[in-house]
Amino acid sequence: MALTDQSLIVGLNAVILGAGEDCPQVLIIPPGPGSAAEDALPFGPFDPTEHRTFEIGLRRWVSEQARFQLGYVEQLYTFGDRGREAPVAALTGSEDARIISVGYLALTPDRATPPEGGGQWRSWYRYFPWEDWRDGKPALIEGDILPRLRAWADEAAIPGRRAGRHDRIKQCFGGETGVWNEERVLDRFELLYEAELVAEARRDGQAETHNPGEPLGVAMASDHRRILATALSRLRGKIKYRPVVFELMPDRFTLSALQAVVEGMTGFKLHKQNFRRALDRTGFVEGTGQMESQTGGRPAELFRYRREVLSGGPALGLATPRLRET
Amino acid sequence: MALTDQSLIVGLNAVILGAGEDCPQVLIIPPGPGSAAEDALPFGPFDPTEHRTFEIGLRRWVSEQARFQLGYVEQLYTFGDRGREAPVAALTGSEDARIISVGYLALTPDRATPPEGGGQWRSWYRYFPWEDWRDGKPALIEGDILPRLRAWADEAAIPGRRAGRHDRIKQCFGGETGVWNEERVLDRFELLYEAELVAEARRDGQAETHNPGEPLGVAMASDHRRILATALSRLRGKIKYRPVVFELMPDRFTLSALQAVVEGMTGFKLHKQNFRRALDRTGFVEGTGQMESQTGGRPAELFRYRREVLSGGPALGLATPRLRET
DNA sequence: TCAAAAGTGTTATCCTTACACCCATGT
DNA sequence: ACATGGGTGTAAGGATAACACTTTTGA
Repeated sequence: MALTDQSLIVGLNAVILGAGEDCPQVLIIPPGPGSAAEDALPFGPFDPTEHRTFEIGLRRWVSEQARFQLGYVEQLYTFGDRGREAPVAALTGSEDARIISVGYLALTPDRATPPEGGGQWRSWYRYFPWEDWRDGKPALIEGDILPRLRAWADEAAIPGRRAGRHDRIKQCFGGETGVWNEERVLDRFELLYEAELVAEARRDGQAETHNPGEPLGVAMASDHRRILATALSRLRGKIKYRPVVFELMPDRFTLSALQAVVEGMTGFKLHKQNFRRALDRTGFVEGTGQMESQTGGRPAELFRYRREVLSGGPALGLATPRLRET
Repeated sequence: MALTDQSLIVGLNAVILGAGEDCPQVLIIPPGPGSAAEDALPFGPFDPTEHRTFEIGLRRWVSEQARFQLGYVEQLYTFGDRGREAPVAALTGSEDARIISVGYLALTPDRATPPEGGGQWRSWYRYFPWEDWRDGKPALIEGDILPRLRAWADEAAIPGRRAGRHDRIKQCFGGETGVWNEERVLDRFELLYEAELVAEARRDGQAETHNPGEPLGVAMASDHRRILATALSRLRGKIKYRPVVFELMPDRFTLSALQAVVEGMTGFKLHKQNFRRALDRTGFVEGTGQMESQTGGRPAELFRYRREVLSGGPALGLATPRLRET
């Protein structure tokens, strides 16, 4: 079994996230001159002669391009489907090679830094408006998404397939009775893609143009929105069993600010007191005597993350006590 | 920014797991003629011209080589560190290219199938004997691993580095007082690798030969043991929030058999009744009237997995109520 | 009749959820 | 004084952990 060179190119994609004032933010690079003006994730080639590991390569070009230091970094997923070439070719200038990209998730507390090199922070709900339930269930789910998805499901010729589609819709978006699982960001995006409710599907697709109407959310270049969806799914899951939020927080922060960031990530409001009780059972956080007075009300104590307590036991991560929908 | 071809080769590694009688089993391929007689994971090239996705490619060559159908499959991690070439070259015949491998985890209920093509089932604790706490804490942890790790930690020149190493040891193996987190399989393996307590470290290393004494566990080819450790970590975590165990079970099974498989995976004994109570709260499982009488004692009812109940809500996965160490 | 494994009842304790209320500051 | 957000007490209900005990088979 000889391995022959298949003209494979490996690229690295970075989903760089920061905590914005109100919404979590993702770093977007400026649209290139030749490509369509779609938002794109930072993307760089992996140069195997120069870099010993993916992560080293990633840190290098991110710091060069965006003049930006990454903190926490983890590998997300490796995307290798055919069908990526055309859109990626537009970004890179290559035409004929198969491109594989290794997606990375990076978290940074640098919310203020105006990223140099032309990058921009954008709310992640710009791309996934249906994921933000902080003010209750978004109206577009019942008003727009579900009707269109159901119509798509009914289109299926075989009854079994039809039922299967309806099932998936319920699993992803939870019918009237169903529950919402905030971690299924990727499943939902892929369902919307299949049903051609997002612009990327029409762009990539065989121009069958089912399902007319406004495409949902803002599209991204290539399959970047899928990569972003993978990142959100991962992060929403991980927050519950690893203390990752703190990678997004500045040195000192108020508990309300922390809660707001967690709410931004999970997409729903939390119960204040239960969140705090659970938080201090973990021992992750410690009050400094200092106060923050720019709160608009009573000054809040500033807390800091006790990095040293990664005591390896179980029950790491934060509770996310959901606040009942009113 | 032109992407040039860097002579990259992408391979696929499969960690194929089944539930053995007593221990979880991993599928190992027979040592090739030219290579050292080390255990190796199934490995195949990814042919981009032929296969549209990694997963399709993987299923294809696994079914060809091992005459074996995969069921559940998920991507694990992509390994691209330099230093992989030499050992992998021995497996493949290539000498000079940088090899990247995408690891996949696959689960199968086919415990009986004697894999054709020469593959063999091996207990995973063969490679990680310190991970099996089902009969209490393995003696080799206190007797062998910890003393040697501590000696390694004390070797460090800088005091800060020394303290750091001791911290990591505690995090991974939990000192006298510490707790054991069964999910940290990979962290523990990497620590042992750094301390040169596993054979791979000496094989790959710059021959500085610290830390004499028996290497721990059975070594594998290339970095396959690291890939396997990644798989165990993932699986031990995932079982708690997704119903993955059932992918390892036959159609009908007794609750004790199910419990035994979960115990094999997590590496510790469970509390019988609490396990069952939690299990039937989930509704994953349903009694068929049938009885299994080859139990050695009172016959047990056979249950089946209700695949249909993937209701998408939270609280999927199984509770793993630890049985107190006696 | 006894060993071995299946299967059940019950309790104390802890965590989760949900309620409502008080405190300190700026305007 | 009052709006705004910070910060707390407490009680009901459910999940967990730990007891020990009964039942049904094969040898």
